[in-house]
Amino acid sequence: MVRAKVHLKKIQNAVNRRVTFSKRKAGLLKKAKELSILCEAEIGLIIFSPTEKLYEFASPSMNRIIGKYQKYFSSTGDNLEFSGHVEELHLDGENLQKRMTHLEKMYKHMVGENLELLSLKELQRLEKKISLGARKIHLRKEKMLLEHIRSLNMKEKSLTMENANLVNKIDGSRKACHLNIDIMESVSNNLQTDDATQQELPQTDLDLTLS
Amino acid sequence: MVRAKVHLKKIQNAVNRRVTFSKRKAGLLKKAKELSILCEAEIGLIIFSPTEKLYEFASPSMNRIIGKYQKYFSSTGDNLEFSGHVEELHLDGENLQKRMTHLEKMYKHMVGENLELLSLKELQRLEKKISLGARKIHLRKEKMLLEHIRSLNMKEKSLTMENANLVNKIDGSRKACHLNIDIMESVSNNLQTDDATQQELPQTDLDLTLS
DNA sequence: AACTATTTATAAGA
DNA sequence: TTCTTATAAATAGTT
Repeated sequence: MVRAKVHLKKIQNAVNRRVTFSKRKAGLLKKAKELSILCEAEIGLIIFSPTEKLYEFASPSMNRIIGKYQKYFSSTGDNLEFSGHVEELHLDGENLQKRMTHLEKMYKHMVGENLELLSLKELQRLEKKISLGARKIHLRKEKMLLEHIRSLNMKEKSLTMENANLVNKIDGSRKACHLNIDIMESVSNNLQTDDATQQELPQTDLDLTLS
Repeated sequence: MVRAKVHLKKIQNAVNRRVTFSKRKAGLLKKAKELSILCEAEIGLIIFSPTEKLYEFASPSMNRIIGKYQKYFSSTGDNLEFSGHVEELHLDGENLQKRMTHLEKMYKHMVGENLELLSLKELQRLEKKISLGARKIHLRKEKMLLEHIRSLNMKEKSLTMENANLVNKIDGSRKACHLNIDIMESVSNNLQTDDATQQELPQTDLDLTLS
C-alpha cells in the first residue's frame, strides 16, 4: 500500500510474504486493541501464521469471547427466521441439520427455485426482501464502479504525463543525434578537401547545439 | 488519527463512539481479510459491539480457527498424537459447518449484507444472480396473482348465479307465503262471519297473488 | 531494523 | 447513514 498499490492476492515472493505478515499482523493486533478500548467492544482475534505459530488478542479474554460467540445462536434457537450466524452449533447435529435445511430452502427461494409451494403472501414477502437486497447490491456495485473509473482516470492522467516526458526526452536525444551527424559530415567534408587546403571546422555546429 | 490524534481511551461521546465503532470495525475486518489473503494466514476475528451485536471474519471458517486455537494449548508436548486423533472425529461435522457457513454467507449477500468485503467482480456476479432470482420470483408471483384473480372471478360468477337462484327461491317462497297469508286471512274472515252466513272464499285472492 | 514515499484509514464536519 | 476532507497512521520497497 505504499510505493505500490498492493493487489489482493497471495504474495508470491516468500521473503516478502513473511515480512508483510509480520508487519500487518502487528498492525492488525494494534487496531483490534484500539477498537476494544475506544469503543468498549469485546474482541477476539486469532492469527495463525503459515508456519502454524499462534498470535492473538482478546478483549476481556479469549475464553469469554469464544463462549459468547458459541452461545450467540443457541439462544436464538430454532426460530423460523434466519438468525444470522450458524457456525458454532457443532455440538447439536440435529439442530444443525434443521438450520441447514431451512437456510438451504431460503437460499433457493432467493435464487428463484422451489417457489411452487409458496403462498401468494409468502411470495410477496420474498419479493420485497429480494428487491431490498438487489437495491443494496446495486448501490454497492455502482459505488465500486465509480471508484474504479476514478482510479482509471487518474492512471490515464499520469500515463499521459509520463508520455509527454518521454516525448521530450526522445526529442532531446534526436537533436543530439543530429548534432553528431552534422559533425561527422563536417569531418568527412574536411577530409575530402584535406589534400587541397587546411580548413577550420564550420562554426555552424554551435548554432545547432543551441537550437 | 485524523484532524486530531486519538487517545487510547474510551470515547466519551456516545454518538462519536458508535460512529467510530462502525468505521473501525469495517477497517479491522478489511485488514483481517487482506492479511489472510496476502499471507495465507488463518485468521478468526470476533467483534461484539457494545450493543451485543456480532460481527466476524474467519479465514477458512471460525469453527476451524477456534478448534485449532483450543488444540494449540492442549497439545503442548506429550499428547500430540491424541489431538490429531480427535480432529478426525470432528471432521464430518466440520465439513457440514463449512458448507453451512458458506451458505450463510451467500444468503447474507443476497439480502444485501456484508457486501463490504466483496470485489467489484464478485458484486457484478452477485447482481446478476439476484436479478435472475428476482425476475423468477416476480414471474411466479404474477402468475399466482393471475390465478388468484381468475379464481376470484369464477367465485364471483358462481356466487352471482347462486345469488340469482336464491333470489328466485325467495321470490317463490314469498309468493307461497303471501298465498298462505291470504288463505289464512280468508279463513279467519270466514270464521268471523261464520255464524251469520256460509260464504264462498273471495275470488280477489287470485288478483293479489298475481300482483 | 530503519527509512521514506505513498497509500490507507479515519475524525471531524456537513 | 453517507460523503467529503484534512490529516494521522500503516506499510511496500529499499537500504
